[in-house]
Amino acid sequence: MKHQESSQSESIKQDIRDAGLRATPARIATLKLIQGASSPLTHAEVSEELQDLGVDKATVFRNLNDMASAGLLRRTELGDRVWRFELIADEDGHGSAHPHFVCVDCGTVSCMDEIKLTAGSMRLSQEYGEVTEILLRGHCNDCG
Amino acid sequence: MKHQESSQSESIKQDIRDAGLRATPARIATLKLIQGASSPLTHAEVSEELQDLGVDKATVFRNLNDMASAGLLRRTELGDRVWRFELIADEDGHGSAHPHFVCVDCGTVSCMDEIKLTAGSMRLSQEYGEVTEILLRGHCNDCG
DNA sequence: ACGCAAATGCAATTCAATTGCAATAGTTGA
DNA sequence: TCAACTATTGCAATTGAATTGCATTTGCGT
Repeated sequence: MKHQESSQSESIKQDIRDAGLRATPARIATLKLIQGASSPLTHAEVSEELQDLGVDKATVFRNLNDMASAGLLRRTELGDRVWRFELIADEDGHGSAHPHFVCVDCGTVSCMDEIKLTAGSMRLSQEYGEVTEILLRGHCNDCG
Repeated sequence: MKHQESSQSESIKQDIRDAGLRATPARIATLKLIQGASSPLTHAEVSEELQDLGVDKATVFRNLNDMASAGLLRRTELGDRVWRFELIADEDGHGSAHPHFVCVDCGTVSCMDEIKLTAGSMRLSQEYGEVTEILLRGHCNDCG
């Protein structure tokens, strides 16, 4: 039988290649990490994790940005001057923009997949323009 | 008739004092500038204007931030890692609990008093924490 | 007018992000 | 499979906005 390594790795590799990029260890590790995260990760967070693999932070930056440009990741800025990256989900369109909750105290970011505007608000918001992101700010439960 | 200097300056001075800050030339000039702007100004923009008055950029930064904390200005970050400041129109004096729409292209910020979350979302959002601000980002109609 | 906390100027610093360049490693085509 | 071409990486230096330390100046209440 064949090599049959982590099928997850194989699929990730293919995703990267499909995006027109080379499937390097640093990129694979980055995608795995982000894939397993429940909220957007900052460059610093990704970088720290990949430190063990000997990946330089400049490389992490470049990969994050490249993969965002290539359509694999979404790059957002939540108001604290730090870029955050999250996976753009595949088929089912589940990757569409969802609201984020940012704690103004500790900076924690959560994805609020279920939060919605009222139908009337959705219509009214069109009068302002094309909404691409919804952000809620406040104090998270941990910060009281 | 009385001294009748720029009544605008007088009112601005009072606004600053009412916010608990001293009405210094740098702050008055800053507020006047922002008051006359049609969209949020960056620190760099304000700073360049006040250069003539011999105001240091660090002072501009501190004033901008202090006045934002004091509730005179709104400080926003549009996704390009640069803070922008605009006047908070406080006529109606109502709470700041209304959503804002910010155009990521031109930086214009609009108040969306009518926009609401669904009842279910309001309840769900409580699970994250106390929401103090709702921000919608996107491309305004002028920017297409 | 006086006095003190607030505000300022200036220089140094932080911190995320970006870039230049030589070395290295995916990929593709033979 | 293997050489060759080019994307990618590591490392160091750099940018640029924002922040801070500290001595000096100034607003403004008494």
